[in-house]
Amino acid sequence: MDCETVKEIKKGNSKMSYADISGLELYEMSYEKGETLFKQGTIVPHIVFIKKGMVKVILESNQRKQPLCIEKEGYIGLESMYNDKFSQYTVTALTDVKVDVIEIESLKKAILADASFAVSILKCVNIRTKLLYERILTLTQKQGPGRVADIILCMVDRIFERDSFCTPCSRKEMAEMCALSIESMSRILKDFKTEKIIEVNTKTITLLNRKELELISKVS
Amino acid sequence: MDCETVKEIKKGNSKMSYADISGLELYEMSYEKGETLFKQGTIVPHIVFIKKGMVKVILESNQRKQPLCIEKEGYIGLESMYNDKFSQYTVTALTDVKVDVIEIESLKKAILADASFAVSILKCVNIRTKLLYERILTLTQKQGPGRVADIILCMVDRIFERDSFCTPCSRKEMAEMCALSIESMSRILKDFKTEKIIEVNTKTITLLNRKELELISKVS
DNA sequence: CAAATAATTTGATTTGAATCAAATTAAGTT
DNA sequence: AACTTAATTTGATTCAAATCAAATTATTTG
Repeated sequence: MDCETVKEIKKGNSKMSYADISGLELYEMSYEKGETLFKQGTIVPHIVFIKKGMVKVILESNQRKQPLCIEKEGYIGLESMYNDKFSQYTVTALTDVKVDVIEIESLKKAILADASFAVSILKCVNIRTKLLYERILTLTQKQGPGRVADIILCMVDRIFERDSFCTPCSRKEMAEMCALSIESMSRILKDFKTEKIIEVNTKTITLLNRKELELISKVS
Repeated sequence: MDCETVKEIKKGNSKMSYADISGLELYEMSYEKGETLFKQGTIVPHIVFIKKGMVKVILESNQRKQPLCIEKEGYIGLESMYNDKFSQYTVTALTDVKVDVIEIESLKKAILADASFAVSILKCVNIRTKLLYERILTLTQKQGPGRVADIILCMVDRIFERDSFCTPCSRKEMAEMCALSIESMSRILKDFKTEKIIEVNTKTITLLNRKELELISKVS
């Protein structure tokens, strides 16, 4: 999972960047859990910067959904900026979120006016792509247990930064993230529980045996 | 498959861009079919611009390989530029290729010195990401036949731009591209042949029934 | 709080694709 | 061209995960 984003973006100082840029047309917005920020295929004339909360980025195809990542803080929408007006993915709020909405046209102007700002954007996009590569490997090369292990490790290490957490995702959403059926997700979680690798209580998941989970992630 | 790259890059005028930039340290190199341009995990202080020939971009994980795309013309390596020195993927020559090797440090300087050049790079990266999304959907949401259909359509539409072509890939490579076993790839091609959707003679593949292949791609 | 509805779990079965094994075909090599 | 080696195909079997079906547990709602 590309949950590394937060740290990496901070490292790249990208968070600071846009606040210092003059001429950016931006305004604050709030969304409630479950709301859609971007809908794939619709014209979205802005990008957003998540300031608070968590969103889920999803690729959609006939009937099915492939969530790409959970984002805690950072830009959403940079990928579509120079392609076409239509959003390449759907973004929904996993929790209540607060964002800055930034008009793409003004952002483009700012990028053209300041190469170092352009570089910070490039860095963000680079990081996102790298995480996407990891995701591709997880989804194409690992089996169910490995994929589920990866998403639990992501939650623990990147999203919540603690061994016990309350997942903002339903089983269905977690299944989609791993490109598995709901039933398979349920069974794999049960297996992990039986093997005392994790504790599961409805939405609360606690990591008990990290070594073992990392092994499963590796061996697939 | 992200074989759209060529056209798109031309559209973005990115091909022209770097030739006009002064201060870029670059030199020409040739590789023979099968040679490795980048090896994932190694330090690569340059990016390349493919001028002639075809390369394959591959993600590697324990034992396995996940080819991402075939590139005909364009930049390779932009994704790692601002991450770390280590290449995120392996790139091998599918045919003899001729490239310009561009030192990353000089490229970074050029980007910082010229925001419009930065934008052209951003465009390239954006296009690549979009194609990556398509690829993720193919690999995670489609079954074998759909994945094979997609790679044939890619070859026909983007790589060779004709209904009949001689694939530069072995069956093994084609299987890897579709995240399938060699045997499954062989069987699916045979099925397509039986259904008169394609003609297959060793490395020569001819599309006979595009409608049907597109349907298979859609329905998976 | 109880009823209704939705979500999740569990079990049985089917299915798509991997693996194993062998045969066939293609490609190099002398 | 004959021989060797590698690649591909074909068949049989196994396996992981999807689907179908039902039961159980959560969550809403009146």
